[in-house]
Amino acid sequence: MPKTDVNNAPFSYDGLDRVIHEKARLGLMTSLMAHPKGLAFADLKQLCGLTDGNLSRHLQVLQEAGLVEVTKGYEGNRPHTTCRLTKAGRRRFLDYLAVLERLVRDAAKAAGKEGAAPSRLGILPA
Amino acid sequence: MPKTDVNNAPFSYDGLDRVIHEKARLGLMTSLMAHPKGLAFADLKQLCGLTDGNLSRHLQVLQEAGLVEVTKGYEGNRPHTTCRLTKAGRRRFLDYLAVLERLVRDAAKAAGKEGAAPSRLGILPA
DNA sequence: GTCCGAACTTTGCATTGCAAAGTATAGCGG
DNA sequence: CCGCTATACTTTGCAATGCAAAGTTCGGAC
Repeated sequence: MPKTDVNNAPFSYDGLDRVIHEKARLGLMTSLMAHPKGLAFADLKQLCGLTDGNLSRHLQVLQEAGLVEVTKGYEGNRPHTTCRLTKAGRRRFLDYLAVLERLVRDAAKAAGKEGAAPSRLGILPA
Repeated sequence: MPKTDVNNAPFSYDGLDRVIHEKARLGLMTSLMAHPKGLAFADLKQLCGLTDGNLSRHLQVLQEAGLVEVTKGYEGNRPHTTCRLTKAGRRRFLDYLAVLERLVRDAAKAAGKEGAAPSRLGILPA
């Protein structure tokens, strides 16, 4: 059990996995979620607007955490790296998203509470 | 303009403000959003499940970024620190949330795309 | 007057994100 | 054949930062 009881700390959001909760990695996970067949290094770089170095590093982190599977092979004769979400990666990302969604909902509710701009956020529409 | 054109990098999410995008600080911002009248140091500590040291540090960061207003005073004769969101803080948090919401929506859509668990996430219900 | 606890702040360390430089190979111009 | 640029990554170095442990200050309780 977490050191700080969740009942007493409703805003601790300790389900926010450190490995996933990172700007760049969030983009990567989302990209990979949208492309379950896998994506090439260059594609990810483009999609997430990352430099080669950063992408390499973040992929390494995700791989070591077992969230993505990185396959280094050759396309013709040039190196070609492909990445896919692992089963665990997908599951953990969904867990993460559930927490994130709760956060957005909490904040949106709080934002709505006090007059002013009632629905700056499109969430919770219906 | 950002170095990487957003058109070419749909998953860069570069609207995710570094100062806000941090587990602990996210909790703080959400707490403060829910309590526009302000919260005491001890309250925040409890709500977010933070240690004294971490709370102090994060509040300092948020204050220096102009997102929260920290008022150090005395309640009776003991020190008493109160925190409120600034106008800019509220605005920037809402901006942040909008991006976050887009991310959750992107990911949820991607998750739904390929059979399996169709609505693990409660978002996009209707 | 000393012990304890509340309410913070400061310090130190170990992690980590990021960018610049490095490696390797393919393809092309001359 | 010999550079030269481009592609496809990896490695390195540094500066920032989150976190916990220790420090500080002050107010009662005893």
